Amino acid sequence: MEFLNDMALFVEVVKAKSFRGAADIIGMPNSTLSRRISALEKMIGLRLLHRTTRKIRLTEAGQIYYERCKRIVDEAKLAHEQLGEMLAQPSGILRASLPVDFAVTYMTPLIAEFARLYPSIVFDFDLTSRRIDLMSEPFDVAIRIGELENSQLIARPLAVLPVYLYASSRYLERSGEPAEPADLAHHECLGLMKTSEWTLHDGVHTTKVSIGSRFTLNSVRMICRLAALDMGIIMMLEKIVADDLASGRLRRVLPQWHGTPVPVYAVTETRLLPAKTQHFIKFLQEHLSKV
Amino acid sequence: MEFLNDMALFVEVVKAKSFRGAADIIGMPNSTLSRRISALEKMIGLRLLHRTTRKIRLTEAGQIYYERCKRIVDEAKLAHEQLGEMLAQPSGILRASLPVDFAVTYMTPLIAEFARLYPSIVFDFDLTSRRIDLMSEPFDVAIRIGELENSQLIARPLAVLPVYLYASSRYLERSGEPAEPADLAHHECLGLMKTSEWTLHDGVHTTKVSIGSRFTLNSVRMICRLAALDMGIIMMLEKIVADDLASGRLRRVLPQWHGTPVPVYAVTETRLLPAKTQHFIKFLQEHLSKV
DNA sequence: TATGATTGCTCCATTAATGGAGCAATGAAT
DNA sequence: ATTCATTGCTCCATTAATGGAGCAATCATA
Repeated sequence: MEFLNDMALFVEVVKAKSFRGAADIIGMPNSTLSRRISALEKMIGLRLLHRTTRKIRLTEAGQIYYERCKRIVDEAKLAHEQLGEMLAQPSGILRASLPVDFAVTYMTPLIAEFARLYPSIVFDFDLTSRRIDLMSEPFDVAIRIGELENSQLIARPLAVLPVYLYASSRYLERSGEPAEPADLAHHECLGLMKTSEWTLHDGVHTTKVSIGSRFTLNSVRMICRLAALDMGIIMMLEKIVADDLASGRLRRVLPQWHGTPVPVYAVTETRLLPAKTQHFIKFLQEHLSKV
Repeated sequence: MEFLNDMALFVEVVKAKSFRGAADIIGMPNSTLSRRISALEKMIGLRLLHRTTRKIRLTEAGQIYYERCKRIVDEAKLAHEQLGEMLAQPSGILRASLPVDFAVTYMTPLIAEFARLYPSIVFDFDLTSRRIDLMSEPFDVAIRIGELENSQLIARPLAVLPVYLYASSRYLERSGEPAEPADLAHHECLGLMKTSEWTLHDGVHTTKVSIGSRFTLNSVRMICRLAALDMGIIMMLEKIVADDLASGRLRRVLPQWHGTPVPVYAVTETRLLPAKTQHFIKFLQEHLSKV
């Protein structure tokens, strides 16, 4: 059951009506070709080609075999062309895992635009706050915010987005407006999960502040709501708090300082990606960096 | 264009839903299988299987590819089964080159019987006195009388037939009856082509006699006719002269002596023979030795 | 929760396939 | 008739594929 390749070689030889000719076409030394065809004949137990030193002619068996082989090889080529189209023509279902709040705010308009560009792609998004296991779950791609843990996964950077500090006016009135990063140590700093310190930059200096909070939670949206309800200071991506900022529910704290810009990655389980995934990632790379 | 085999492996893996399982079925170490599938994916540029350490699942591309591959591999198997039938089920055209006089006398009844046994075989016989070049002419088999020259051809012995000396009574009356082999030197000895000596045996002794003749010719039939017309002594296969013997046109000379038995061979260009040829040679082997 | 069996993958000594050069045989052209 | 280019095949040093053992990860079972 290891003769399929030799069938393809046989087809080439018959087409070229010559071993050397076929070898040149395939790009293979004629010695190999000759041996491979002989091996094929030996395995079948029948002579396929009648060879003179100058000519080759199909035997009766060879004639029959050639007809079959040609069909098979052509079909194989077709199958691969079809796969090639999957690489070239984006289509199919794109399954992606997205960080819920980031996706809602930053990605929704991009996804809408992408969907308009590629009408053949159907989408299956899983918006979640957990980092799903790409190895075991059938996602084509996952978007990850922040630095990545080590893994076998392939990560492609999409953008690096700035983060700033925000709080409600009422909170600041009540707890006092921080004048420098160190002041944050005495504030309620609402971080995601169990964040223990924030790193701040002012363009020249970098400083780290230990932070504490009564809340441990994994919802960006809820952190923002808490901040809007005067519960503390948050470090957040710009667009997430755009509405709260516009309505005055939140305003920037330490405006000359900003947090370490957050990298956004597209993570896949393999580099061998269908066109839909490739285009999706490329699109995000091109557009996310501009927002 | 060297991926056909891997397609077959891929089909097995999908069928077995496991690399190790498929490897066992194929009889191949799983390491090889794993590498081959990976190579296939790399060459296509798409992941076909979604692997966990415990399970594999087809990707979208893999699903499509599998459908195609399965058809292709099945067709290939079918093509080989069909060839296998050519090996098992004798049919098709049997092209044979036969020595004309030997064929007429010895082979005709056998051929008739063989044709009855295998109704699917059609025959194309070339009766000739020359030894055709099997390498360049499209014969499945050639029957050769006498020792063979060295060549790349494959020879299978069919029979070893006795030859005796014959002449017409009139010739013997005129030229005298030889009493011992040496007497032949003074007789007209009609050999095929330019035969220069005859070897004779009496069961105990072997002796060689130089012979001469005014005739050089390549027709066994004509030599017999010449002998019947009192032109000399011939050394001939029994059956060829059976009629002449029965009608009294010829009778044995030196009846206690006989020539070196003549081997009969079936010669083919290759050992990879279709069933029709294999059966034909086997049939001749079994029946020619009995005549 | 802990254990054991099983999965697919990786490492590296062994084995098999490869491919360049040379060969005799052939056929076209002189 | 003779030359010369070309054919398919064979030889053997080089290269690539193979396959057994071990690995971490995983799932079923207790």
